[in-house]
Amino acid sequence: MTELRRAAGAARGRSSVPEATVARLPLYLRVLTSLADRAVRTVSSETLAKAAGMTSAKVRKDLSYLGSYGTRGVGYDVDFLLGRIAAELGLTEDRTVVLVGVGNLGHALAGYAGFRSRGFRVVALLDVDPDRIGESVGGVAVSPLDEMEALVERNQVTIGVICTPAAAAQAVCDRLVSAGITSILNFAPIALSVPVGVDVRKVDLAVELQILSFHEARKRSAPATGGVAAPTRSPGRRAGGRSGESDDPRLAMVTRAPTGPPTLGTRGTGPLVGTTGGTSGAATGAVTGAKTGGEAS
Amino acid sequence: MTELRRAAGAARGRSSVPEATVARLPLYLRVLTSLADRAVRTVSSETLAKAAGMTSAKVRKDLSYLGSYGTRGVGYDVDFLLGRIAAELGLTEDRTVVLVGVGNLGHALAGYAGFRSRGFRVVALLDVDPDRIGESVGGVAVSPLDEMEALVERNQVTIGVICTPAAAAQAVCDRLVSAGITSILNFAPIALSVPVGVDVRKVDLAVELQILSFHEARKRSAPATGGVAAPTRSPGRRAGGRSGESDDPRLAMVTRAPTGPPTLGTRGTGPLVGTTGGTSGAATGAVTGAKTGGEAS
DNA sequence: TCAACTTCGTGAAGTCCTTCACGAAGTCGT
DNA sequence: ACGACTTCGTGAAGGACTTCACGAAGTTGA
Repeated sequence: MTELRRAAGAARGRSSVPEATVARLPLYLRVLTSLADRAVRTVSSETLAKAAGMTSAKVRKDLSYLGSYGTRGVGYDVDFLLGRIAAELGLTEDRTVVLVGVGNLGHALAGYAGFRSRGFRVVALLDVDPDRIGESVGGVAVSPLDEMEALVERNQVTIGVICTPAAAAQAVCDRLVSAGITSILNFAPIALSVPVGVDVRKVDLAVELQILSFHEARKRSAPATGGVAAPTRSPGRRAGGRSGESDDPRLAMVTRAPTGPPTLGTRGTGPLVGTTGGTSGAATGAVTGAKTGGEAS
Repeated sequence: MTELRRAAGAARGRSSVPEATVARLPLYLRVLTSLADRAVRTVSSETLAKAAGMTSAKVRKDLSYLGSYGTRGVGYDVDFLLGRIAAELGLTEDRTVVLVGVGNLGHALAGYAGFRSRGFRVVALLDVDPDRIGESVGGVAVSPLDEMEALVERNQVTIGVICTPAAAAQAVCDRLVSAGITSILNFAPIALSVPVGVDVRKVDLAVELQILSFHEARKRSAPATGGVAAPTRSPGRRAGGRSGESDDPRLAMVTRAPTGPPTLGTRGTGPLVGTTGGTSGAATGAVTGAKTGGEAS
């Protein structure tokens, strides 16, 4: 299969760089930048690995996808590698970003220095709240959503960041795509559906905590999950009242879960339920590994 | 191998749930919560998959790791599954969190409703800046860093969120670990090194954009990377100046060894100019897939 | 009770990624 | 020059997920 793999890779023209590697390039870039700032000239895969918190073999493998730069017995030329990775990530031309939803999180992101320092320029902030229009964050004024199309075109923006509540996310997403955006970073807790050709990456802060919680759960309280409680297997009477209920530990974490008065904020209808929903997922491009770190302020 | 796989899994005692699956459980949880709110009683893997933006096969596989709940011909009981996943994620007991670094991003996170609504309670905000002490964010007052130990113990906190600048991150991390924290969510752009037993998850907003940039680069400007520019291959005269300096970069990165006043900035191949440097990681637990969404506000 | 359906559960095959291991290519000291 | 070292590059083996595919179990309607 190796034969096939390589063939496929080569056939894809340039870039046969695996996703996992792409997700790590920014990491190397950061370390290399730091080294360059200290006037360090060369770096070995071993050193680079330690600084990035990984293994040297992985570093070499990753870098090998970019070509065989690097000198045996010495290591890699910091400056050269830096430029090579930046080029690979398409950071040689400065990229513009439009951010929608200047609420709590959006506000913080708009002022986040890490974007600017790494080549991303937020050229527009959009929001529907009249009270926020005009407000300036990080030197950029908040504009009404209606100006999206004009701003995107005028600034040749290709990346959009969504920080709106979940209910508005899909609509905003659709509009961004129509306006010409082809890459989206989504902070809203909902799965966006987009046409092929558009990439979406999701970031959910609460999920990160939940994952930590999972591991936390099996550290402490070793036993814990003794017998999983009644699996409610066979039980036929499902129709009756809510079956599980009894062992319902999902508790508060969700806040209200009033099964009673249905209607509830019927609003969204969201994606679920009406199966037909819409463009199934799939199109969501790669998006797998996720890493990196913020840069408080 | 299958035999071995299973054996290994079983041997690990409870929980042989693969990391990739763990990373998706929060996603299912969110969808299920939404369904429960609408009084939906059962859901099929197909419907769940569409709502989560994935395939039904994956959903079934994932859920099968939790046990064989689910009724053929019908689907899964929403309430039961909800409780089962919450339990698996250890969300049955409410988890407390301490956040360090109430700057731009930290401030936003402290007020982030998504944490509260999903079972995480921020019980303490810490910062070194005297001006921020006392300020209240999301109902919690900012305390001086020195109170960390006391607050962590008093509230039985096990999860820490680091939103400090990269330079302070490792020190804060060490202190959190000493105080008893065993899970850390790191937003600082640096690889933290922690003792085994402590989990660290990293979130770097800029990296997400860089990954998008990578894909963006091969969409548009098809050709682009014409000839990669001089690989600097063969060039013998690398020695240039002090060779010694060049082949001992490893310490440099940790301690910094600003040997000459050289050109700095020259590297500029791109608009980047990052920051950071760091210590090894290794213990960083799994951490791979990343999903979910935020919840503006 | 039975036939027609739906939907789960899961071995097996297929992919992608990581780790191993070692030859090749350079550097360094004498 | 030459031997002793370093450190890269990479095939190959090993793992971890994902996707496929289909039998089993359960539901519904006549």
